[in-house]
Amino acid sequence: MTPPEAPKTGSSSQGNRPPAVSVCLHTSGQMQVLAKRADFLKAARARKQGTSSMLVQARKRPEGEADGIRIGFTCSKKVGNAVARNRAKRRLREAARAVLLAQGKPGWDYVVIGKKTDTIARPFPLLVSDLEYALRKLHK
RNA sequence: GCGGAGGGCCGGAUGGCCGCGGGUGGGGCGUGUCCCUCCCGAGGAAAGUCCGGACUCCAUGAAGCAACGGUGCCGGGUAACGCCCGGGCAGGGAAACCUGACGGAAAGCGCCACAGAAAUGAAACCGCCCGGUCUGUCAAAGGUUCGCCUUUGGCAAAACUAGGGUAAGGAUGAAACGGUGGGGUAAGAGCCCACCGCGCCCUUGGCAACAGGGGUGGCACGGCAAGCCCCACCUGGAGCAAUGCCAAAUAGGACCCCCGCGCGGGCCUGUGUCGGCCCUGGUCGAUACCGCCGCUAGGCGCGCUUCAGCCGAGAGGGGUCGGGUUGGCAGCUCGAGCCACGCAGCAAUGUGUGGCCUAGAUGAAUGGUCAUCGACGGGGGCAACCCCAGAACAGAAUCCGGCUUACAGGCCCUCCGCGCAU
Repeated sequence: MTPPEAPKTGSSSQGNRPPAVSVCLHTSGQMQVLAKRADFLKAARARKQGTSSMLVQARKRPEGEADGIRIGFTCSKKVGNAVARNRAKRRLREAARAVLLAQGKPGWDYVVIGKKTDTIARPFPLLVSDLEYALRKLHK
């Protein structure tokens, strides 16, 4: 199973870009996993909101495509080595678990993208408030 | 105590709350989901993917040959290795110890820059020595016009030399057809001698690499094989996205080319035709077709050949275009496994007994947060101590054995040298 490529950026000069590391939640029926590359690409073309510690993409799905909240995470090699990417995605997942179950809207796809240093270094309460802020802006 | 060498081990700790992946057992019902309980859940390198294997397919096995590639002192270990252990040799170090692409240069080809007289056929060149010519001088003899002249022999030095001897010396270089010393000679030279080096022979020790001793040769063998090469040994390719199964969808693929479609073989329950016999249909025979069996041509291996094996008159080989390539399960973690003790061995390792089960994910779990303790570090203070900060390299993806690379800090053992004390 090939993970998706990291987002193309202007500074991508290295030849073999490592795949991004992502994680999905398997919580109770309310939240589901984003597992298809196509779903990530659709979310990338929808609304987005950046904060100092993350970038959040959100998309309201058409009727009948799927039920409930769906979420996926992306941390490209730009975040760091494998240990740094794992740590970043885990912190993002914990923040999403705290926020999204209460404030996420059914019928929407969310993709949370980690950033280079702040996703790991930012204190956890601020990480949570960043996600809450992004969701408020996206739901308008 | 200080400095150094070798080896082994560890890789932040405890607890609360909230979570994640897998599994055992139990329960609820909507029968494939939910809930509860308990258990397990990253590394010494999980890394680089550089070697060696297991396993799977290509492709059914064996033998031989060839090609490509690899390895390279000797012995041992191992499933195997380019790994490990022990030994030898060479180099380095005061020592402990470290380092080593370490087979062959009298099979052949090639190369040896710069410098140098010359870079491997050994000779040319400079130089050295002898001889010759010429000059000077001394002695003897002869002649004399008493000034000298001639001849012979000796000595000396300069110049010239179309002759001979020589390889000791010649500023170089990584390397110069052995080194040092002595004898010898016209000058020299293994020409001769002693020691060292080298080759060969014998012998002692050792499984061997090799080492010791003796004799002998008279020096004949320059370096590079990490340039080609020779020799010995090993060696098929692709990889778990291998591979197998299930389900769904789509196609139920199309077209073309090559080779072949053979046997007066056999059987028959069939069908048709012909003929004989009994007579509205049976029976017997012949023949054609279908079917089955057999034989053969032929076909089936990454390069080739042979043998065996399999398929076989439709099986095989090849090409072009089109479609599809999603989900689940297996592979998937019990294995050259881990721990303890004993035995054999210098060791690598082997073996016996007992005990243990120790991740199995797949947009990919193994975490988040808080508290306490905390190595190294930074700041202050004479000091006790106080304050700040809070852990290196790094994340399993089929599994093992190695190698290599990265790494904060700490612990243990052995050894070498120096200093102090006894």
